[in-house]
Amino acid sequence: MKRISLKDIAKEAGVSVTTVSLVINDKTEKGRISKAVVDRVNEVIKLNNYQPNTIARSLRTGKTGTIGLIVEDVSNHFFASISKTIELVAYKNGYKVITASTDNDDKRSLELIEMMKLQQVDGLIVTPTVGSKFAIQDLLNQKKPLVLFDRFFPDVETSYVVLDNFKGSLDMTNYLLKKGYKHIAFITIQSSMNQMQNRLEGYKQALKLHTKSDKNNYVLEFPYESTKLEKFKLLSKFLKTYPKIDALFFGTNYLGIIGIDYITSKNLLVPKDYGFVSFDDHDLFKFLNPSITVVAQPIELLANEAINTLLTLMKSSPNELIKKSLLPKIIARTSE
Amino acid sequence: MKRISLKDIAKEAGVSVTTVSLVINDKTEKGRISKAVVDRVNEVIKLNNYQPNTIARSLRTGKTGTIGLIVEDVSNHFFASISKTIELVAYKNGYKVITASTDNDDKRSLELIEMMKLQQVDGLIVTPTVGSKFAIQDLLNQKKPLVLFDRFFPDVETSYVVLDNFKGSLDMTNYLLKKGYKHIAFITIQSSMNQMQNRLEGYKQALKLHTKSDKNNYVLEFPYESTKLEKFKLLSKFLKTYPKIDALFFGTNYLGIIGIDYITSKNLLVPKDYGFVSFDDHDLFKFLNPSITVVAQPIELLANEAINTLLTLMKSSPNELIKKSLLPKIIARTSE
DNA sequence: GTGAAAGCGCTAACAG
DNA sequence: CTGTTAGCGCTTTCAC
Repeated sequence: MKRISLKDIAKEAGVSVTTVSLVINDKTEKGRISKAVVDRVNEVIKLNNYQPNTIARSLRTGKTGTIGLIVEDVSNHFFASISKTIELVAYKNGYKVITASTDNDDKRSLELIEMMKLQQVDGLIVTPTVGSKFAIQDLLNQKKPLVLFDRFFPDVETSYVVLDNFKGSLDMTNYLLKKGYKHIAFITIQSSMNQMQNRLEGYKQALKLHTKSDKNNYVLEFPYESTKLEKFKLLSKFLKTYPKIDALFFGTNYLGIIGIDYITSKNLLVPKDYGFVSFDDHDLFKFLNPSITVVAQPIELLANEAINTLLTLMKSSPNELIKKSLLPKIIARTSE
Repeated sequence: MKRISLKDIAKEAGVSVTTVSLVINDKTEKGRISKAVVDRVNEVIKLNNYQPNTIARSLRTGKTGTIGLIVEDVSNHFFASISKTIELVAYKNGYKVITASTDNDDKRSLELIEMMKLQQVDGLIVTPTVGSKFAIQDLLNQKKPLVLFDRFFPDVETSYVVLDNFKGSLDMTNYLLKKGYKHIAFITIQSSMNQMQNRLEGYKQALKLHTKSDKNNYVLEFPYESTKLEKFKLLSKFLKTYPKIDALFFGTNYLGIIGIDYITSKNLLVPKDYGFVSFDDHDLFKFLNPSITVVAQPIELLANEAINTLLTLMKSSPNELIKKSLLPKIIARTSE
């Protein structure tokens, strides 16, 4: 039994395919199809439970009704929540979502962008990697609706939705300073992407303003590819080298988790030995003992802004540039 | 500037579209195209950076190269990890993945299955909800390659990949019994889906074998739609009603998290006041104090089995039924 | 008000 | 060994 097509409906309703097409696309005003015919056609459609073939339609219109979502890692809670909201809003607007993770790997990132282009997605939301700048530029040249998420390239003119990372770590560092910590370390991952850079800068800036000096900061940058063990060793060495350090500020929640692991394994006490805070919340941070103070991202809001920005771009203003930087929030708990 | 097509390549290479089509589909053996022509065509293709139009191809072949993944909730760590692995393996095999969450809502589940059908996915991996049985049956009748995941309908003949939930809670209950707990409570969510049923049954079975009676069990079932506050109240009342209870076994990790919240808020001590264990691991469970003992699912393995089963079904044996039940593992920590 | 027909880009049966 | 041609199912221009 073959699937039913436009032609079948037309035949059964005794009209042409054009008429049926106009009816299913609600263009009966323009073509001025008579109400009687519209009703008859609709009846036949319902009777046969007819559903237009999306693919044929896409071939003809050049629109696929799908959007591509490229994130760093869907299994990470932050991106998982983001992608859930984006999918939901997209579906409500008649779009399907194809999701993929780069794991911050440039090669994979380029492959995925290529794949999305091949798939002819109508628009893209991407969390770029450092090496994908050229591909992003390329997408722009091709007039593909695009919004960068979580980070962007300051020297490439794109729409984006990001967190104000600078303010996030500036605020958190000031918060620690106010709490009386004197020697705050910032523990981060090596990355030239601007979201991590901005977190680092916010930290430095707060210290600079507070101590009137550029030198009173303690920064540990893990190589991106380092294992947990290597990170432990680097952290150990770092803390031995700077025994004055009294607070640890982790640049992301997964670094925070590694930090907790380290603290636990060394039988250190928080906040007695070290004040302990992290960028990004995590659903169990509040249940730890002590619970972890964090600078949290407004996840739901970020996702909504991202998808709505893309929808706007796709619907009406493909050449417009929409740039949004949302405010983070410090959630004070008991780890400092 | 229009996108380049098969026809353009054919013209430029001075051959017919057939020849080009055969070349790009690597069917030059069968058609016995001369090596010279193959090389020339390939050169023109490379020169023009030509990429076949996926949509036209899909329209012609009836294959879209996409698979649908319907889970309960992608923002949940378990499903997020599953979906990441599935996407990765799918991409390696030339398939794109469209993901969606049902939130265990029947209506949404049906809509999503419908959407996937409309999108003409080549195959589906779905975590079904109770009310989607008929739609699943329907998919089967239409010969859509399908594998159910996490749970299945005992009375519908489908391929599936699930955890041996019965054994998981049987083992965990026995483990607690061996530890000396006498009155173990099982705290779960109301659900007629077989994965939750089996967890409950495993618990009951262990107690039955141990106490030679059907009656020594303490089961608390939260209504599916209940809020955290309502769950707190039910739990309070439950523990007051059965003061003998000395161990709490939570049926899923999100219930476990609520349990931790409850314990913390009531200033109760684990394992002094209650032994505390949960089904499903969570990445911070091991850092809590005490760390939580769990029965863990082999996430990576489950995902691999699911996608590979689907790939098998799609490639060669659409009518075969492949049923897999994987073994859980108890991870003993310090909460009991 | 409605219909005929072209064509989106590709594959595959058939012809030579 | 290679080319011609008929669609896949739909939208849209143009004609009546």
